[in-house]
Amino acid sequence: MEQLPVGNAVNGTGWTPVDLDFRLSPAVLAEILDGGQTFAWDATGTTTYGGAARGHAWEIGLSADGTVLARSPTGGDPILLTDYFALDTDFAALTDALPWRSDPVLAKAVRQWPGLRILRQDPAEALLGFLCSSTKQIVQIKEILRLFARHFGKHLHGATHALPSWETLAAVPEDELRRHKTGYRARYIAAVARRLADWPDLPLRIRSLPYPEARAMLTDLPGVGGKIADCVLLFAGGHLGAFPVDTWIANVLRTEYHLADWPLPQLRRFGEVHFGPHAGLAQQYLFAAARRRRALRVL
DNA sequence: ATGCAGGAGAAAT
DNA sequence: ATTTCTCCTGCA
Repeated sequence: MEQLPVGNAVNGTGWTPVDLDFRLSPAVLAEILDGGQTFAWDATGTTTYGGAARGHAWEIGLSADGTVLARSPTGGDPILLTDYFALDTDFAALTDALPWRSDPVLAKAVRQWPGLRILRQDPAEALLGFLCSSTKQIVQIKEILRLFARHFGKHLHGATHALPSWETLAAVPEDELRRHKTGYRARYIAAVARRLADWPDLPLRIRSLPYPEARAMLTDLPGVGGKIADCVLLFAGGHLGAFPVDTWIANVLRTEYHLADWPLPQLRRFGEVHFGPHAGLAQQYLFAAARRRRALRVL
């Protein structure tokens, strides 16, 4: 269990609770903001984070009793973060509806990560982030996005910039995108930017379409396969049934669930069927638990 | 050092 | 309908 630092920045002025009933441990807040569903936040202390969301720069922190606090140097109203944190969604109830009673692996993960939730990110930003994510580690993805924001995005405050819009990216030559540590992903980014120039509302539309149609629309984009589509659908599209199968989840299913020689598409199908309509939330618990096991191994 | 890290797409079985 | 290869790059 982490110790709260005495006299940390969270005791300063200007902090507003994001929601009075919204309490988290430092570890769970870290998993939510810096565990791989978003790449927008950097730790600025043991319980404080800085970054951009919803067009504003923010500091997010945790009070001693676990209340999530926020303040914005650009004047953003913390009410904007109630939507970002999806506080209208009762994740405790959704978690209770998961099959943890008959699934000891899931039960243990749920026990270890109380309060874990799925953010409601901007679909256009999530698409860019996960398009950059293939065979990259979180720190590397964040570096690419930081370079994009710094060079092509709107300045918000200090060193914080917003991510560039797809319209802005469409005007950037591919070889210039490639100079920002994107590698072969530059071709996909340029192609998606060109495609979205004709369908600028595509990212937002995934929220109003049923899951299969929204997924088909995303996977039709160059460089977007099922895994990236499911990440965008889950973390920004409001489709909590989406079950992204990355190498972590594949390993969990193959070892803990004894599905050793199951191919990827079948693993995804298993996840959807076994975990049900909010399979994506189960995926997040299992992912956090797997990451924690690795972190403990490394120590 | 060589593999590999939260993949996708096309080619080759 | 699967499996293999290529695509960039930095970190272990």
